[in-house]
Amino acid sequence: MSETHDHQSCPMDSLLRLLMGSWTTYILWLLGTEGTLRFGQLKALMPKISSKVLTDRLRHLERAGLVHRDYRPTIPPTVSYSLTARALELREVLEGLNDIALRWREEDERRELSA
Amino acid sequence: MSETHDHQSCPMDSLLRLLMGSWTTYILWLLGTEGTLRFGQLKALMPKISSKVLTDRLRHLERAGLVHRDYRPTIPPTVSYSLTARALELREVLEGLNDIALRWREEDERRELSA
DNA sequence: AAAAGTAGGCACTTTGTGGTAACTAGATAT
DNA sequence: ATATCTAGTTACCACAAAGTGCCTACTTTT
Repeated sequence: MSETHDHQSCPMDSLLRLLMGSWTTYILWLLGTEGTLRFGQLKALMPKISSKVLTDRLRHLERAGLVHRDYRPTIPPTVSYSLTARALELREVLEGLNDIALRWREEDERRELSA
Repeated sequence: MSETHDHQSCPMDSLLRLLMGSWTTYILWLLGTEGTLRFGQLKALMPKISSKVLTDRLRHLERAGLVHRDYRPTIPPTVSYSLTARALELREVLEGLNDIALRWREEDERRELSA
């Protein structure tokens, strides 16, 4: 699945590591379906997340180039987040992964019923 | 990317969570390229992994239906592992992810050089 | 004069995860 | 008698990630 077997420097591995942070795929999914969202809106959509973790996730996603941060120094400040082109590329792959996961779950459930 | 927004029960989330365990994708890649491998062979190919973690990863992969465990109660025991059909399905998606990761890294490097 | 509202920062605690080392079974080889 | 082999298990420690609570800036509203 890669030519680099060193699990430190495998680019897919670091991408997976990013996606795996809890909440991460959920954030991407929200920004994907709702469009641009402000920090507070995002937080309101995830009642159980803490500000700290949300900021952290957004910073990581920003550094990875998946999320764009728009900061306006109004008072109080206005910061909004949106997906980048890269995130849309990822989306296709993640949808593939999601399809597989859903199909497997279905298969498992059907197998359990017939048992 | 999913209809279930509850990050506890999202099947893609748990799949990602599984793949993220360190060594996991490497194990899948090894079994994919080398074919069936015994526990000791697998461990020899990953000099720095501990038995504990390797066993743990294999158990999780087995429960997720990605790896088949063949146990022969000889003395000493003979246990070998191989990929299941599901793992092969995953492979395509992961290759897509890997392609993206590699392309992005390339783009980034080129951009850094021209800067 | 005080409270509310935005987008966090900072310090602290808890939980999870990975890693280390020692130990097991039972037959075989020395 | 003892060391060796395989495929683990168990107890334990350390570090990183996640969660909690409190604090800030500046203006507008009450």
